[in-house]
Amino acid sequence: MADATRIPTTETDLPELFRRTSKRIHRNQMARLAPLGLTPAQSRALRTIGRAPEPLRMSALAERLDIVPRSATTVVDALVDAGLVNRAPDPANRRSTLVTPTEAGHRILTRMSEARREAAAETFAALSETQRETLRELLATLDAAGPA
Amino acid sequence: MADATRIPTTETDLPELFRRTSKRIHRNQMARLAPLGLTPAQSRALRTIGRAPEPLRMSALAERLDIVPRSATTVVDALVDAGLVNRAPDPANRRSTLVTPTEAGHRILTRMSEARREAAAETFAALSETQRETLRELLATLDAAGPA
DNA sequence: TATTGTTATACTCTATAACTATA
DNA sequence: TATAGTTATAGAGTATAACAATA
Repeated sequence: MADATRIPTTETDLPELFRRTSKRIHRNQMARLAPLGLTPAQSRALRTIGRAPEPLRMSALAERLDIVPRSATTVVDALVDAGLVNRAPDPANRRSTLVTPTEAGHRILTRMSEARREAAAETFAALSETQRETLRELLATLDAAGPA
Repeated sequence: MADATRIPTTETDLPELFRRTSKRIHRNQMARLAPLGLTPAQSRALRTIGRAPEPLRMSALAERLDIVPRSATTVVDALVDAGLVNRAPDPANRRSTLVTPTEAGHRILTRMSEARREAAAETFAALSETQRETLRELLATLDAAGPA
């Protein structure tokens, strides 16, 4: 370890590499979703809501997005204001709120997937399909391992 | 730091997997750096400043952190307020500002590396060293490919 | 006139805490 | 009393635009 003054040209720090890639993903999604009037977080929420087989409770949405319930309120507020989802009290338990996509919400979901797919293709263009698959597996392993 | 009772995913969407991991990294760093009075962004900036062989100009710092100069000002403000770095006009070009770690800054850098290392070990514990190396290579490839 | 960094401002995203309304 | 969601608030992180000082 003699060469203490050497500055690595390339970053090898895993957390730092993650941060850089995440930032690029975020910027790319931001740019591609802006024409739809959506932010990445709103797009994620709408996607989660649209993908659920049944109306989602706010708490269930928060869980799936890995955010606290209060944060889900902010995101859903924006989607409601944009006319993309509806909020309705759960008839079975009036404390709960059920969220469902509106007609406009369903329509935008298609264009959204398009935008997300394009953004991803662009961001990961430097990797082959095999490499992307390896990456997916590694990240899925991490994700499955839970917090920490 | 909220553990919103994370739900593991069968998510195969690369951007989404990235977001989840990044979030975990961020939360872990947040928790481990808080005792030092640092946020992750401040820690990164201090690390970059401390690692440079010569005093960094603000613009150079911003470039390496991949943020705009205005954002570098905010981060450095915090580090100056904490007494960890000094700002001084570049004698060779008085428009430029040079940033260097203080004595306290140097001292905290050691503890910081420790905290960062622990956080990373914890976050990536689910992967073998071989897998981590593969991950590093894939991310480095993406990073080298530049924006987009 | 071009550059370097700053002041001023705003927005995304997420958090904690206290309150409201149900149950 | 416990639960679900909200109002109120805060703070990290980053951005654009206008401006001052220096070159």
